[in-house]
Amino acid sequence: MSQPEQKTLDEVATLRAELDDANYRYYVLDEPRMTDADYDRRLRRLQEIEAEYPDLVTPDSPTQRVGAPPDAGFPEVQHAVPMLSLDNALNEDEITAFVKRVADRLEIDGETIAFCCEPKLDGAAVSLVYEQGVLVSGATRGDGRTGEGITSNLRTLRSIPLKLRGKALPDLLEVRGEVIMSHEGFEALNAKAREEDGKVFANPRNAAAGSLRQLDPRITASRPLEFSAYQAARFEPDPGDATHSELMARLGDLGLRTSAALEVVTGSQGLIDYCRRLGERRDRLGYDIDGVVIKVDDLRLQRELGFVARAPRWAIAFKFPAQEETTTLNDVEFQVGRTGAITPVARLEPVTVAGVTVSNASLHNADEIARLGVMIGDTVTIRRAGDVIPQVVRVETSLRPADAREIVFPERCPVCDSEVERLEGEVVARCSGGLYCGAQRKEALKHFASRRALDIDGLGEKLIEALVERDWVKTPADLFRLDAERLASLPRMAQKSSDNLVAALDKAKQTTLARFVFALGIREVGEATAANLARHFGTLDALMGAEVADLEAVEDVGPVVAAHVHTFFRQPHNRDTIDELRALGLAWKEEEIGERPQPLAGQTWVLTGTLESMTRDEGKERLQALGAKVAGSVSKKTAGVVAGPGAGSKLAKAEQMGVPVLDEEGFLERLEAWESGRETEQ
DNA sequence: CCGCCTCGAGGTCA
DNA sequence: CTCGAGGCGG
Repeated sequence: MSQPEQKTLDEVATLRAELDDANYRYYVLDEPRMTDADYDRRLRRLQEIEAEYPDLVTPDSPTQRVGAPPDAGFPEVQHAVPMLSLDNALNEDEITAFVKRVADRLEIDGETIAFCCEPKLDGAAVSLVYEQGVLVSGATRGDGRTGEGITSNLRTLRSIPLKLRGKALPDLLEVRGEVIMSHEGFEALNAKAREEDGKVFANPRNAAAGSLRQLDPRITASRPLEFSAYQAARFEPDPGDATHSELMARLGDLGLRTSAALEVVTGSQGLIDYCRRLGERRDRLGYDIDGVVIKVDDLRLQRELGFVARAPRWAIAFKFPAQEETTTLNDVEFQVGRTGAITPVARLEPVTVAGVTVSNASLHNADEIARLGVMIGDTVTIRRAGDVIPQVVRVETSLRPADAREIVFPERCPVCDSEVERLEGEVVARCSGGLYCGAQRKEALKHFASRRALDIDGLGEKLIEALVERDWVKTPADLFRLDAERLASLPRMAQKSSDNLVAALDKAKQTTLARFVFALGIREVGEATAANLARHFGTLDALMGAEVADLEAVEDVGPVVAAHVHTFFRQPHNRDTIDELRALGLAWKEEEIGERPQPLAGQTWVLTGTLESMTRDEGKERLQALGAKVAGSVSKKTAGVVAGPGAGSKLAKAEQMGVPVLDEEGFLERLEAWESGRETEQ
């Protein structure tokens, strides 16, 4: 192969610069200079040259946005800095309350505080990592700590630069933002889909999120997705900006798009004004938003405010009032849950609320029905509470038809005809049938097989229904007596599926005590309580033999839970099922009884600044597991302070008071030593 | 609660 | 091609 001439090298450099610049102008500055045709022509020319001289191809070339198709699933990605959620403010009073909280904590006048505001885009949150200015990884939010690596899909977005612009590039930049689809893009995509196969997306948010989860990046590339940055999670070396808004401007300089509607305002009135103005413009923005993100602008103040459990104290999301629609209540169905709780569910004439079709809504209980005063046939107003769960807000009584029927709460279980009882002082009514009731049995089995319980692969809702309806399975123990041959006679269950299920059941037999206890479905015993019980008693026999007082000694177990557990294990049919399960081969390693050594018992520790290898919450948990208390402020009694980068006043105070300070490296070293029991005190 | 994607498997039809 | 299970995300 011939070597490229200097002329060719120059042309490649020029084309790349022009293409990058066109993207930047189009997506970041919103001032397109180049027509699409010109862009495509240059891109094709670059592709030709790169095809001729493959050595010239670099990963950040504009031709390299669409990478190799299908690889096996998306890898897990740990977020170095967790992606937190924000507290909500649902009205102007709650904005005022937020300002007051911030002001009180900082001991300054709230009306002087500067806040950075921007629209809260309704899309999918992602995190991008740039090393030496080059995009190296991109991931979804996931649960905030761990997301999915969707780098090859994110690379196809032209508003995501493959390399950052400018001379002074950070060594490391982790930027958070939202991937959205504009109304225009969404309409165009659906118009095309309608022509081709008739399958259309329900709303821009789902279209954006769905597009990101494609295994084939070529499909993602064909979707009109846009990225807009809202936060720098890591920026090294520290750019030295004083405010969040300056930092956002810097991201813009680096070639990242940020919100055009970003504004810095002062005090609660400034915030309320901004929210009102944006609310008025909402319909004309061209993309979906569900509110306003408000952040304390001064980064020093942000550090001082710090975090509570899952959210920063220095930010809040103002949510616009939920969209409401009216529809008719066609019927009410009473569903029976795992514990026998009877839930009235409104069957509604399907109606689109905020982009999704709603046809069911829980009415919760008899009190709620009475409160609403709702009848079958009524016109009702529906809203999606917290943007997710449909809710009947009120009845349009004036529209009530003459033939509206009263909703009669059943006195007998709609599934098994057992008596329905409602205990004194409780709002929920329950079917008294226990596992005699088919509905409860199905729910109990579903729970037993669920992922966090015994995790029986392939045993889903429909299959459980079929098994219960045929009376093949009455208790969890019956599951393990199923044989492949009989299963294969079920609809949609042939040889392969049956064998798989039998294998999955066999695999599920080896479990842990905590999972097993959780799987039993004892009232009020969730995953966490089950783990506590397992750890405390160590063996199932010890747990089964425990008296109420013994149970109450377990962490987070009070009289109510203790009574439920005690009663459960006193029931002969429960004991029989457990015996059968054990006879059928269910087994687990007996847990270590009691606590691990607690070398830090009685000590108080303080964490400040950011840690790289873990979140502050994780650090806290690990310290607590060692017996330490973790406090928010430094005092004379503080045994030690762990200071990550960005530590402020707490570090200064510790130094002043002569409290020992560990950096992250030192902290990790000690943690490992303590946890392994090599060291018993600090 | 709803929508979306992926996968494995079953059923249908040529 | 369709269905069910499983997972993700808001």
